[in-house]
Amino acid sequence: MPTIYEPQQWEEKLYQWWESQGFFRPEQQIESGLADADAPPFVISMPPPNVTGALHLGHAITSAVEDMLIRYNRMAGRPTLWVPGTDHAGIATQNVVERKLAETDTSRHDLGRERFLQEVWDWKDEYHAHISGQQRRMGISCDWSRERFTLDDGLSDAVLEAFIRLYNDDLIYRGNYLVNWCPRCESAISDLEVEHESIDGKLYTFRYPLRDGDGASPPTSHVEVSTTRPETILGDTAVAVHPQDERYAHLIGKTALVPILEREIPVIADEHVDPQFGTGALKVTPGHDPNDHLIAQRHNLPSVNITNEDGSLNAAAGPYAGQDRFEARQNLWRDMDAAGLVVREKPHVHEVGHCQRCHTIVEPLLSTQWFVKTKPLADAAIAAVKDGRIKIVPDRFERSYYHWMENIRDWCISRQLWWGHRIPIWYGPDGHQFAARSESEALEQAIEHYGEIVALEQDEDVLDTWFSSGLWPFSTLGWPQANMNGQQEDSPGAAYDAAPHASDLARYYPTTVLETGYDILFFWVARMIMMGLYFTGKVPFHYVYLHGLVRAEDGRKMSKSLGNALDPLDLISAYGNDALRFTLLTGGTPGNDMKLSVTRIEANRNFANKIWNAARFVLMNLEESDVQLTDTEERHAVTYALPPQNAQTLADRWILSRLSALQEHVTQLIENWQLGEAGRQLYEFLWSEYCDWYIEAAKTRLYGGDDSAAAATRQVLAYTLEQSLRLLHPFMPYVTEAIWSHLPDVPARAEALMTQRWPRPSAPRDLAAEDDFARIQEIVRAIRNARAEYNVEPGRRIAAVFGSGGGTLVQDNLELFTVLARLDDSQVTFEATANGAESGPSVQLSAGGITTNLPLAGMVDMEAEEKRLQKEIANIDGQISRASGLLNNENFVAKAPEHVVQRERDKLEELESQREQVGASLEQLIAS
RNA sequence: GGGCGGUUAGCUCAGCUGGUUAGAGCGAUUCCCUUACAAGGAAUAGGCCGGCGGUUCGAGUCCGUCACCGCCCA
Repeated sequence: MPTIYEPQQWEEKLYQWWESQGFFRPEQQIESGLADADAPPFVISMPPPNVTGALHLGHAITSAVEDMLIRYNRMAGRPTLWVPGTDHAGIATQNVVERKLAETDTSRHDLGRERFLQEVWDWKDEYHAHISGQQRRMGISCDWSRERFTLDDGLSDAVLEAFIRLYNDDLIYRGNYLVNWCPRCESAISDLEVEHESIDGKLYTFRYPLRDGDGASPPTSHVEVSTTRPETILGDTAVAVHPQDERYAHLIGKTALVPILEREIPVIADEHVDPQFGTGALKVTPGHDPNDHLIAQRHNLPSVNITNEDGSLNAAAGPYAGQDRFEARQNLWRDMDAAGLVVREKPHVHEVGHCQRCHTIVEPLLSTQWFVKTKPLADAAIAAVKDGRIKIVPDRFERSYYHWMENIRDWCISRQLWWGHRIPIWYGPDGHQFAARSESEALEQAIEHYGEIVALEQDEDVLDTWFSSGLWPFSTLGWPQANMNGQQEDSPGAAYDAAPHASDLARYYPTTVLETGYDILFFWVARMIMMGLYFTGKVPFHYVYLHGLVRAEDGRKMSKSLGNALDPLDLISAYGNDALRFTLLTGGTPGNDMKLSVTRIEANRNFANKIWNAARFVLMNLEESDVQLTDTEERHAVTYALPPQNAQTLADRWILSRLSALQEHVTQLIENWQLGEAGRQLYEFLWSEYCDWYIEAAKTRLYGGDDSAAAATRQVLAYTLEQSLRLLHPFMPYVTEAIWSHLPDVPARAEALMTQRWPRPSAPRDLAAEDDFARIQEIVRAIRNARAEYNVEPGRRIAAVFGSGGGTLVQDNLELFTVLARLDDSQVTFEATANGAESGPSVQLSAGGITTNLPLAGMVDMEAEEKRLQKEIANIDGQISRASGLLNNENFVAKAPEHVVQRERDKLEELESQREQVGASLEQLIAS
């Protein structure tokens, strides 16, 4: 084994091997005996990345968390299925292909629908290979044989089924409503796809001319109105004032004239008007403002649409027809100024909606679109979380989930795109709608309806991408072809062959956990819950685990345009997959954003290397010796046998007890979704306990000349390493698998680390051993500290005199002290009294309940030593007064739990004895 | 306007249902290439846990309030 772990040497090779062995498939897990076929399966539907996108760190954290959960559950013996796939990402993908076409001055309209779609499919095929390659480099152990794509035949069939059922159940309708329109995408988008941003705009105030004056004396000929979007004046159909606003009471019922166009509109009274805002009089543009639209409904006002689909103005805008909306804004305002209608313009910050995809300012536009009636779906979705059938982690997100669901608005699902699932509606000559799975089916319906053959036209539009993603957890498992009982249903018009995994829906649905970023809680998670409940009658998953967003080191969002985006694949190349994923897993807490720090990735790369080297040490020592295996029948649980209790040293008992604690804690933490803390504990155990202490301690026995002691130590070393590799594997799959493959004998008896059984505690905690070893650590640290203070050469072995007080702890473990604290064992003595009375100046340490005397002849600075001891006494006294203060407090003794009180008593006792020891040392120092 | 999160060492962050002297990584300082590892080892320094008030025997942790930063919704 090389001295440095090189991830590049291993990752691709291991992944190919894992995949080729079928380890990612639940069938293999059951066949091999790792999983119990009757155990409840553990299932994750992977959030499908955009098929033409590149993977970013959001995907990396998703992969890290999900793969960790999958690997853990697989090892725990549950049939484990992770369904991968990609999303066709309607707008995003169409945009990309259109941009490419634009390079050759071609538009999709030049090509026509069919040829354009062929272009996109080609593009998709090319990128799909790319993205699934990237996913493999992320090391995800998903079942590729079940990979799906939102536009493949089966999933398209699911979309048809879902649409038609909702349509027949009156939960989908078509109508002319004010929608969010993106003039660049030339499509409607849903409310969620609009991002509101503060804009430094202007508030324009102008005079709205009145046809007959205002009738007051002296008469005025206008009313002042403010707006942030002057061009919408051209679509005004009223001026509104508050009914109680005395300033304007006399105007109600009068007629105003739209500037430039001179169109007559009424002045109306409406409660909605805020008298405090602007001038208190409001222009009403029902065709281009949602609030105005509501006012118009109340007053039966007409709506005027002044814009085209590309954002330019139409004929209704009179002289401004053909101009872009922002150009028209300037021109109209200039013309109004010339006409003497302008009062003022001043800076004004306001919220403006932008298209999530292309960041164009969204235009509210009256348009005929398809909608899902969401209220009934939302009610069921709320109930599922309220009654605990679905748990959201962290649970604070349940609040915003409820808030959103309770205020949900109908969902605009039609998009004026070509790339996507075409709406399965055909129109008859009179516009009658036929919802059907195919044109022939629509025709049958039409014949029945009209009594004759008629020409049908299919709706031009496609569905919102999230409509198909909303079906993902069950459509990927075979719905609707496979019903819940695992039987094939006749599905007319479906050529798709669901047979390979026909029973998946019955076996693996509902899925276990849906893991994703909190930013798509509403977009995706909420919709899957609504759709899942509606179509399957079951929750789509039992848990929702939401991770935070990965941000750049400066806390800003990573984005291509800011140039601060780190490519996860670059990071993997530079530091290794394990380092990146361990950083993502341990770098934060669920639901909270994480600033990704490269130094942390480096540190975790070092961690991988540390384990690698610890393993090298162990293997080097195992090489020429036979190691004993456990004689278990269970091939997934074969490991190294432990020496009998009476052959175990204190260090052995200590590390084994710590391993039991680790196993217990890590399991508990994972089950409680505290993945980060679990990872940190593994890090701490392996580095600080196993490497820093146990391996160092083991050296004394390995090289001590006692063969049976060395053999026993080798068993413990190997056992602890092997078991902790299992525990670490879900967090760092590659380095653990690489090391494991080098272990003697065990790999030959099993398949791979990734299919080994998750460890169970081998022995109960040995608290006495933990306590004793902790005292040894304390003493060793105290000696090392003194050595450093007094600049003792690192290699020099020194004398020590140990006092009594610790029983035979030091005598029994003398070899540990000589190695760990670099003592000269020929110069170690034990004194019967608490204080070793060594002649000459010496350093007196009080640690671990024992006085240790270091006769550092010629090196001790008496004055400094006195100061040090006094400082230590002050420290101990502080602690004594704190503890005795507590114990003297009746309330504390009466109300605190017994074990807490007892702990304080023990502590006080120990402190007092330590105080005595240090005090004696000080006296002795002064006396000498 | 409503809701949520954050504020802990110089920097980046842990700290689970309240209970040892608040931890880690990086950085800093001193020393060490000691045959697992210099991507390493040993040691040290560094924190009135954002402010104020409260509950409690006991608060980084619970409650209230304020400040600043960020996000979501309207």
